[in-house]
Amino acid sequence: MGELEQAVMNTLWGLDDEQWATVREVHESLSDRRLAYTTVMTVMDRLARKEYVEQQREGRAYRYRPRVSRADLTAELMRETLSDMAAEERGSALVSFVADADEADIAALRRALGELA
Amino acid sequence: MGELEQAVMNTLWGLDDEQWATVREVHESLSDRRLAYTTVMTVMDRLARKEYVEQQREGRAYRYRPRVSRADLTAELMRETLSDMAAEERGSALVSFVADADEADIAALRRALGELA
DNA sequence: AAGACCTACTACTCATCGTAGTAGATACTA
DNA sequence: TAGTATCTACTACGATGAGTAGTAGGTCTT
Repeated sequence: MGELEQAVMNTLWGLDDEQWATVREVHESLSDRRLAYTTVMTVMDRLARKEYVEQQREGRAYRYRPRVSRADLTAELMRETLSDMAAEERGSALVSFVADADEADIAALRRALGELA
Repeated sequence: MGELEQAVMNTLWGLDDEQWATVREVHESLSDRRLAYTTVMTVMDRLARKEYVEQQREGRAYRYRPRVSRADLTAELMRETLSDMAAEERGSALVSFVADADEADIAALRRALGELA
């Protein structure tokens, strides 16, 4: 995922649940970048093709909303990375992951594992 | 990391510790792909530039070896993915990660966390 | 010296991504 | 109703990364 694509996703993830944003709204939220309106549109269109966002027609315009939460996407990307490895080595990768994770992440992991059992 | 790059890394990761491979050896190990010798050389050179592998001159030739273990690289990529998120949200990403991880990975995680404490 | 082997350099192609213009449809407005 | 604003659709261009590989020129072995 490119830089701008990421920025657009961040904007969309910033919406309240059930909110859909227009291109114009996202464009405005990125106004510090001085992008052309069509640039943002193109990016959002590509995100829709990749199914990272969902678009819904509203009159002449579209409204957009993320299809997956940031947390879920992150988790999915992490799992994807992990699954590129041979099964026998995944354990060591996780050990290495944990070994260098920071305190807060460790705590979060423990909590997450706790919730499972 | 591209597909071929990954394949080359896999070959290098398959070496015994302290072993260094030549381009020729890697080329042969990928012989089912029918690649030109120079193709493999180019890829390995790029991997060296990216510092995924280390090269050592041996006479006219180079010998290559991975700079990081597959497990460490995987862990690093996972942490990188995670670190694109704001700290407050990383917890949810980890919850989501754990929620969809398979049994073996969960067990490995518990073990890794256990080793810490 | 001839042939094998190896690197260095160069190059072509394709996909992705940042970036944006133009055209054409629709809607609002004076 | 004619003009203006607003949107999407389509197209495009440059940069970068990656797959692929050819050529040139050095070195080593017969």
